[in-house]
Amino acid sequence: MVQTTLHATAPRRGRPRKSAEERDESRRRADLVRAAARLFRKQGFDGTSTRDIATAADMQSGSPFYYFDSKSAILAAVMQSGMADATARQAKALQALDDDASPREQLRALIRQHLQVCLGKGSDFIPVMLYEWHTLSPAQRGAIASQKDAYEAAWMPVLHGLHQAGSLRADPQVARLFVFGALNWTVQWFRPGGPLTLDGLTEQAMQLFVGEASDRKGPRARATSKT
Amino acid sequence: MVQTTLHATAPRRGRPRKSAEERDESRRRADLVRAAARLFRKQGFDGTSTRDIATAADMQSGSPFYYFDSKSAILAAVMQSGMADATARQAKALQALDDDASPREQLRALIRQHLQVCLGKGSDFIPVMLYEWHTLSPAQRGAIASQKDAYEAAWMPVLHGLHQAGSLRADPQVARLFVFGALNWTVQWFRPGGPLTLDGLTEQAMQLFVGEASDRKGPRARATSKT
DNA sequence: CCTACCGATCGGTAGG
DNA sequence: CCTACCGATCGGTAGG
Repeated sequence: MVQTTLHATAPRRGRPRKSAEERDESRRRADLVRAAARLFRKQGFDGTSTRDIATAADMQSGSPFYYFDSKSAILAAVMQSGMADATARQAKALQALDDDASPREQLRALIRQHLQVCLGKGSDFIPVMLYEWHTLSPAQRGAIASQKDAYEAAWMPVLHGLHQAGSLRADPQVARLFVFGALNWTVQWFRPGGPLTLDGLTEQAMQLFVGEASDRKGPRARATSKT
Repeated sequence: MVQTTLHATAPRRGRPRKSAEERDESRRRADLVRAAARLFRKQGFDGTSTRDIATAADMQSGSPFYYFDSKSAILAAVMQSGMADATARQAKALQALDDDASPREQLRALIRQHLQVCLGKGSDFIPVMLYEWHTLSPAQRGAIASQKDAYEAAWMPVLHGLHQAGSLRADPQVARLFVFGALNWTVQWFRPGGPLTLDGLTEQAMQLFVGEASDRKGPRARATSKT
């Protein structure tokens, strides 16, 4: 409104310039999502009131509804942000590998990255998604499903490669579901600071799922490095 | 009341005979627990009101509190019943094996039994436990922990055996946590009636965790039999 | 964004 | 076990 005074009121069609107000609004929105994620993770969705969220974001009780239509829309936003972040990290983790990286090395990278995101170092988004997926309505789940599908699809070429090489006996599709379960479940029991590091955990998962089959040079020693 | 008329009303000290009233009470209690489990599984703990539970058990709104101190005490009862049942089934599954059953066969029996319980055919108790474990207070969790520990401990000799035989590369303790995660997570995605049966699922899990290492005679074909 | 508020629901209890 | 009820909380909204 303040911005458009110069050009009369003709609403410029097309992508509107990002005004300072708009930047502020999306920043406040992100604040809400981040605050909600932290509370949802700690207390659960039902254990967190919209008033809790408002307080954590320095707002009054009714204000979250200026940014979101409903409490569950906030939850959906948490999960969408989480998936966007996880997908970006996944792509980065794969790109960081050598071009001739073996399926085994690719799997290790995927597992390590996935564990990192599940354990929620730095972001509560994915832990919330793992705990509260069933809380969303089917329609809301559908909206996130495409992100989820893309994330999961990235594992399939790697698992197929390992299957053909004989390192993975189970059907790759079913294997993916079991592997995700094993990794996602760490949220329930893994506590950082214990004897097991992220790299140690990754190495254990590798041994469980694809044994130590062929290459015996080195990788075992790498178990506790790097974190 | 009807029963005791013959012997006047002198209340026999010591272990009271299990009167019809008492039997009735514990039956109604069990009804409540069963009804609550079904609702908790379908709608979640927070999504279920004590009024819902009362109605499902053919009672009025306040009556569940005659049997339980609080709503969460009902949840704890659900989990205790679930663990008692699961432990009994586990013992039976192991006893049904030949005395000279290999660790691999024992693992198969444990996995199959665990999947059966997780998928909640006939009882909603364990699915509720998997979903709502975090809902209990630490004190309530502690009360169930010993049952849980015993159930989990039964896997360790088997996993150690496989580790020593070289079929399981990962550390048995960590392997157990990963395996439980993979199996427990099936609650999130497995729907009976699909292409995968309980036995098929069990076989896939076996292949993923302990490969097909030594014995190559038969077991693969067994994948879809029996259910 | 805040203020003030509504309607509904909920866990739990007293008293029989 | 039922009846009747309380106090608290909660998601959401109107109106600015």
